[in-house]
Amino acid sequence: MIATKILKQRESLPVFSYRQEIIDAIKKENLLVIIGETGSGKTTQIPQYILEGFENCRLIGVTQPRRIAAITVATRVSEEHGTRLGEDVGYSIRFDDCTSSKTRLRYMTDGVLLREATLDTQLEQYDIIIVDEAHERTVETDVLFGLLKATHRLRPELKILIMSATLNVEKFSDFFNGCPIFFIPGRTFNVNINHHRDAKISSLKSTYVQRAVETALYVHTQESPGDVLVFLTGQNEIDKACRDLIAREKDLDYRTDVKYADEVRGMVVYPIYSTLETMEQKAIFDDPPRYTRKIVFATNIAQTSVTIPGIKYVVDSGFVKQKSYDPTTGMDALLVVPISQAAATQRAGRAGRTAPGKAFRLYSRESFEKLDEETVPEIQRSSLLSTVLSLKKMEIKDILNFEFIDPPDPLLVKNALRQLFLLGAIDNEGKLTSLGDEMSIFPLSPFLSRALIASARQFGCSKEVMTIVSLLSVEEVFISPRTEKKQTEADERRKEFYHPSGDHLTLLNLFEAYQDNGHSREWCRDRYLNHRTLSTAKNIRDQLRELMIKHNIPLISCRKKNSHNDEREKKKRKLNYLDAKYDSIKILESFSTAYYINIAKRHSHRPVFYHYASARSPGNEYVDANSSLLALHISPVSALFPENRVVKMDDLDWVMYHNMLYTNKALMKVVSRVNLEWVEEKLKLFKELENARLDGSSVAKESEDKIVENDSEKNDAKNKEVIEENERKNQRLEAIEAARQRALNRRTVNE
DNA sequence: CATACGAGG
Repeated sequence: MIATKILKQRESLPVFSYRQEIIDAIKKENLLVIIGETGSGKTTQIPQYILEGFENCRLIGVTQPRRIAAITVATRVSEEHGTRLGEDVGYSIRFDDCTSSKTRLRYMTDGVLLREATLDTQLEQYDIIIVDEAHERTVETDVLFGLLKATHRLRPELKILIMSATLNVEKFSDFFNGCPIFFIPGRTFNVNINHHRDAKISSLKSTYVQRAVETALYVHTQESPGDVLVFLTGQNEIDKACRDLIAREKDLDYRTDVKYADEVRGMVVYPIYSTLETMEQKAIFDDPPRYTRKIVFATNIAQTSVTIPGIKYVVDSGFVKQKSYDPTTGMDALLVVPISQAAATQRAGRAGRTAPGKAFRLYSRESFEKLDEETVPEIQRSSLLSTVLSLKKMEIKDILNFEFIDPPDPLLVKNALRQLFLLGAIDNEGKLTSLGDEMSIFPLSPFLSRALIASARQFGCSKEVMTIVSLLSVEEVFISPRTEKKQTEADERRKEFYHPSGDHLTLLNLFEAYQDNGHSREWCRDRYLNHRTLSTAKNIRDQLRELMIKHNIPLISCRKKNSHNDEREKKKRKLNYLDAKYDSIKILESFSTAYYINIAKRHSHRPVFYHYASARSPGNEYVDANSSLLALHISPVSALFPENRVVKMDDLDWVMYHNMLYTNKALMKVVSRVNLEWVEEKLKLFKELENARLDGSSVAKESEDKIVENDSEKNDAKNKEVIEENERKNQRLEAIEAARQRALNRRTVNE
């Protein structure tokens, strides 16, 4: 009975009528692009057709951009196939490998396949690779494209399928040697799109939240029953929009103001964004109470990752919060930017999943037509440090000429190469060193891999560094509450963990305490620590330990003997956890082997710091501490933040920082003290950069030198601009700060 | 004093 039902469901999918044609096409072609619109069933069905139609196929790999997709699709397909999950059909994601020797169809994240490719570039165990959701253009997908194209030359019998939902299909086919395209129509409903009459997107930036609320209210009062999804950009504005809309509803008289008052008599309003613990609160996914309209304010999470059922109306602000990496400064920026046409289309499509719908765009048709056609692929706005190390590990020598479907700015590649050289992962000819080979074992930022290996091979403290590295691989563990009172309390609780050397040891303290308290959720909540984040860090730590054991990298602790006898010492320092338990110098030295690239010296009489060198900006390396004008401040959550009074500022000279955030000033986020003697030898590498030929290409040297020259001239000019702008910014900030101080002093006198 | 859109190993 069940089997018949499943078969009926499978046969009702749009893709079913193309079953034989698809099988024939795959038999004939080793490179194939399949376009399947949302709801066509391509992800679950096509791999099964292969499973059923290709008897000699050993293993099929299907990549997904998201873990959750790999799990749910594999579960579904194993059900349809009539076997247990992990037998014929399984999935493989980080921390969770649900496959066996019997597995012939393996759903996996694109990241997992990429890591497999670093160990076996030919992907020998697979007969067919399917890259699904290719239109999402993750960094991993883009790298896989280049890799698979190269693999096709050496292993032409490997079948490569690219599956995508985009309409802009020729691009994939062009990239894969003009291979055939197979089109499967989808099953979605018509969405009527309404643009604002004249609003330009540039003028919306300061008003879109308010306009989105008004538009949601308009839909609520004027349109027939059906739920509403509103796209905004971030947590703050979503919370505000929810409050505003609820307030506006209070003024409604349903009898006179609401057109469909017979069926629409109330509303429920929900926010949704990734950090929301209430993601598990199912209400968002449930039907609203009868006669009630559900209105959801969402980030981009609702564009691809989360499907909310019952949506009939979409309100599109036209904006998204997007990370972009600036290769000239080496800093990430998180900015609100206009979306692309492709994204706008995808957002609108969310209104047509179960019935015909309507989309309301807060911007005009003219503005829509001026938007970029496609979103800039992630690979063109990310740091390529890890990617380039992986490619080096796969013995791709000339990375500047690696075949990317959309090549990143050469500056991004060059900067990654420079940093890998400074980390010792490649030599001055761009060749992977044995150190670099070892670094590529770990799924970590190469900076952290470097520190971890130093702690194991040189400093005998890899157990502790492994813990700290895990915590540095996850998002912020400290929660910042919204209310002032709770914020003060959170600040207080954090002090329990502060270590006088800075934040690296603070994180170690914190994790030890988390372990000692049985990973308790309650314990975390009381201390304003993010339990979910700490639990991820624990998983990463376990994985790192496994990898170290597997690759014979020593696991050594620098825990001191008799450390339990130092109660008096602890009291003296007013630190109630673990101080003096470890050889903290060794731990910091391990980190300094990588983070010498990020060291800064304190200003002679103010608590601000200046870069020693900026490896990230070509033409600007090896600058003297006093000649670089950008003032670096210590983050307020840091143990070393002056007002936390863990250390005397006069005792601080040099510090190293894990990362930097630029908002209205430059903030160093995870900071520890460092001795200049530890890193003096390393700093000489900056000089060596000048003569190194890292790009691995020796052809056309002369003309290339010219290009480099021009590049660096351009960069010099740009850097000068940046520095001057920063200087002006700092002067303004200093003036404001002085005024604030004067005002404070006056108030104190008055009181 | 004030990051935090989403995803991944």
